[in-house]
Amino acid sequence: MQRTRFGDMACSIARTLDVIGEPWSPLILRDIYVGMTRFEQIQQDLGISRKVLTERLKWLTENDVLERREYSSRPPRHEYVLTAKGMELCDLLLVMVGWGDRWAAGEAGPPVLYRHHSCGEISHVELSCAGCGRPMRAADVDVLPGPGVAPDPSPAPA
Amino acid sequence: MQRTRFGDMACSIARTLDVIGEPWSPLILRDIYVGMTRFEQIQQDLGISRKVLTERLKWLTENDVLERREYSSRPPRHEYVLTAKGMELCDLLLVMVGWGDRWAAGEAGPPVLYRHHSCGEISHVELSCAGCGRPMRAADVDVLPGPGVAPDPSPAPA
DNA sequence: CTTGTCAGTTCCCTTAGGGAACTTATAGGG
DNA sequence: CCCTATAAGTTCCCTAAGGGAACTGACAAG
Repeated sequence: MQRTRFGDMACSIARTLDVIGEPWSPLILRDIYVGMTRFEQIQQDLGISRKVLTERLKWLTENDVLERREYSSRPPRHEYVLTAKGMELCDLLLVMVGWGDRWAAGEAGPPVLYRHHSCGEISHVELSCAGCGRPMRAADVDVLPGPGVAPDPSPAPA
Repeated sequence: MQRTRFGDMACSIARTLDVIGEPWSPLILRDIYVGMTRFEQIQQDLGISRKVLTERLKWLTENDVLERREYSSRPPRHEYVLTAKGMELCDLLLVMVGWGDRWAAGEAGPPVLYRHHSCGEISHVELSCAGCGRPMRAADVDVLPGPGVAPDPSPAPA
């Protein structure tokens, strides 16, 4: 739905949501991440309406999250691949997986497992500080105003 | 919109989206995280319609992400506070911030800064492997089927 | 030349979101 | 005592976004 535009807010969460905030977008990204790169595949896998899928793919492509690539010129066929920007969004998916596995997986356990290339083990992600390397979660930080706070476009009052 | 229910999919991303997938939910969570815990505050800060805010708060409360707490009985007044489950969702916000700062902050720089308690420095989150501690991002993992894959509720064919 | 497939597009219908007014319970001021 | 203000919703109507299904265009295969 989202009739209100988030992109103009002075908030990086809102700006991120502006790109992938619509409900289907993260699932589309997931499909492409795991190798379902074509329209028909994604549509059937998700059960999303073709109209909405078209809109989302267009939006994600325009925002440099995906690249639309021709894999056959005759007949014309296309697939969607992740850009670097899009691949970094998949990091977000990994964190969603972590939360979903922990709080919403139920009896059966996690539906998907992730093996870390470096250590070869089934594992999951944790958040750490880019500076000191120790755990850094929402409960471990102070929030301060930064340089990019509200542009305040109002002219000086007369 | 989200007429399609995500919660039933055998996918932790879908299940996470089922809880906070609607566009406004992460922003509501953000507001509560930074201390705007009351209905009027959130409504005015976000410019969200009161109807939708009511629905979202109700949903988040029913899903144990928030707790509705009475801070005055006469007159009856309530505030919303994060549960442990909700606080862990804020980790997700931190990752969104990281992406938004990096790919959508523009000239002005990040609107908000985060100081890590442990080291006292302005920093940002990185994803690391819960097992070996080294960086673990979407590009660094293999995806494998887990124990909780599609429950497949179809009865045995005759 | 009929059928099939991919990737969309178009149409109509339903439903969710936006906006604004109204409600309830209570405190405070004159 | 009455009027106003405030927090937290609720109700109403209208519009726009999503769902579903049918249709299109370009080509390949048989």
